[in-house]
Amino acid sequence: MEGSSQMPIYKKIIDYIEKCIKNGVYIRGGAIPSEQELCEMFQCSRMTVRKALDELVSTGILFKAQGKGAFVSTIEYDRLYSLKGFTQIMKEQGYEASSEVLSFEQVPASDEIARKLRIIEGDMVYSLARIRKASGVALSIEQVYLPAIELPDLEKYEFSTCSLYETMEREYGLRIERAVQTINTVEVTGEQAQILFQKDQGVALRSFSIGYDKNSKPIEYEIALYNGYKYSIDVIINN
Amino acid sequence: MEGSSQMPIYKKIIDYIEKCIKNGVYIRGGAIPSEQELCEMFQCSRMTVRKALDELVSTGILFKAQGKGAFVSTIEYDRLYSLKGFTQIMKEQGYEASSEVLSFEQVPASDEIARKLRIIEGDMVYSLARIRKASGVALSIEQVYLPAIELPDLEKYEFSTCSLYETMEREYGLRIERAVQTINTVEVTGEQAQILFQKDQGVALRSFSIGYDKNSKPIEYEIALYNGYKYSIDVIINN
DNA sequence: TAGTGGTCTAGACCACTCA
DNA sequence: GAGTGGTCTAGACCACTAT
Repeated sequence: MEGSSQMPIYKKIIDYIEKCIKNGVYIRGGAIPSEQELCEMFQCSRMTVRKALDELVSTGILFKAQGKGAFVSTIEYDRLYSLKGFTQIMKEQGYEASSEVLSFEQVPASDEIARKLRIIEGDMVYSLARIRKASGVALSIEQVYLPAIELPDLEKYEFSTCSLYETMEREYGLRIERAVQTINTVEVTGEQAQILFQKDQGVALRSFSIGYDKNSKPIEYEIALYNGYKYSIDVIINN
Repeated sequence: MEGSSQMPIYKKIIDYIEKCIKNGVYIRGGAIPSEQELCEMFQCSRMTVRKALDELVSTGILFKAQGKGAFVSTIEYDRLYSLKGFTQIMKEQGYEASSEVLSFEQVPASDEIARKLRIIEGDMVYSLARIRKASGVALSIEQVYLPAIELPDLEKYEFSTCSLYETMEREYGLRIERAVQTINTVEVTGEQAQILFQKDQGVALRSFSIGYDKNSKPIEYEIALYNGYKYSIDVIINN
């Protein structure tokens, strides 16, 4: 699996420390081995150990105190990864995630979509609309736009059962590294209100989100409406 | 000001690059100088340059492509800093931020507050309730709890005019490095509905947020109600 | 082939914390 | 004073991208 020997040493150290935290070998608020000890454990130089620790500090998993050592952050570990997607979040909370696909088609990008995805108006985008459910209860209506050129033949996948994020990563090597999200409220009526609230109207939580890959290229523009009484948006903010 | 010569070289490099981006010397999507060139510019070793670039990459300001170079992220620069506080956000958008203090007192921590701030139930906390306004229009009601032991004599400040975040940083050296936030919707009635919506009832955007300092210690617990028609919560999510 | 970033070494000196 | 992390050097070899 992971531990292949061509993996850089610093990544092995990161993996090792994360595993120790998950296993409870290193406990929340407790110290991890000193840099010197990690050098000996992994038979490497101090700079290599420090590269690993720097990365764990920047993701919020560890914090350091000069003269004292490095410690496991006391923020709940699971929350440190925010970009999980609906499917994974629901799975972790013990619900069965499912989706009902309302539409899935290629359309030319409108002016708004083209601006968000930084493509030319009229370029083709995949438009995927889904109802997201947890254990059968509708929690959100999600409209996603994806640049067709980045995801050729996407129509062969069936997103009522597949996770969109998993498919993008596995089949296209596209991973959302960073997203910019705006959240507010909006009155909904008609079909949307029926789906979310089983009423003629209601107030939904609305999220606009642009997802970027590692080269800071936009690869996803999403507009989602949530039943904000049944669902919360969790985010972690770094300075 | 900043450029004092005891500042570490890598921080000078970070400052320099950020300034060049702000000034438009390095443009969005464009390359910055190569590592070798930066070594010569700052008369330092490559590892020092790389430490600076690593930090800029991890905050999303730069991205790299092996064999090609390092480039300025195309995400809007201003959005890369999320933890700004109400005062600063409003200032940037050209509104005049003001606050009306509803109450400001020391109280013993309830069970819930104690758990969030990781203190003992009954320990004293400052409780600050404010109405946040932009150009005179009420946008939110904010209730903040702060551990009294970390902020002695906080009552001498006047938070209808002072920024809480600025005061915490300037007077106590406390800076929120990371926050965990949960957002949903809630029905509000009575006084709260009057303040936010000038009606007897409405649906507000509700945010629970815990702010942590660099040692991952909770230093702020905030419950805020927003008029989600007039105000949006902006966040940036990293993976 | 030349230039770029990716990984790594084996030291050095400093500042801080704790006993 | 012993142990910790913070900063830094002057090299090395590799993988990738361009031309």
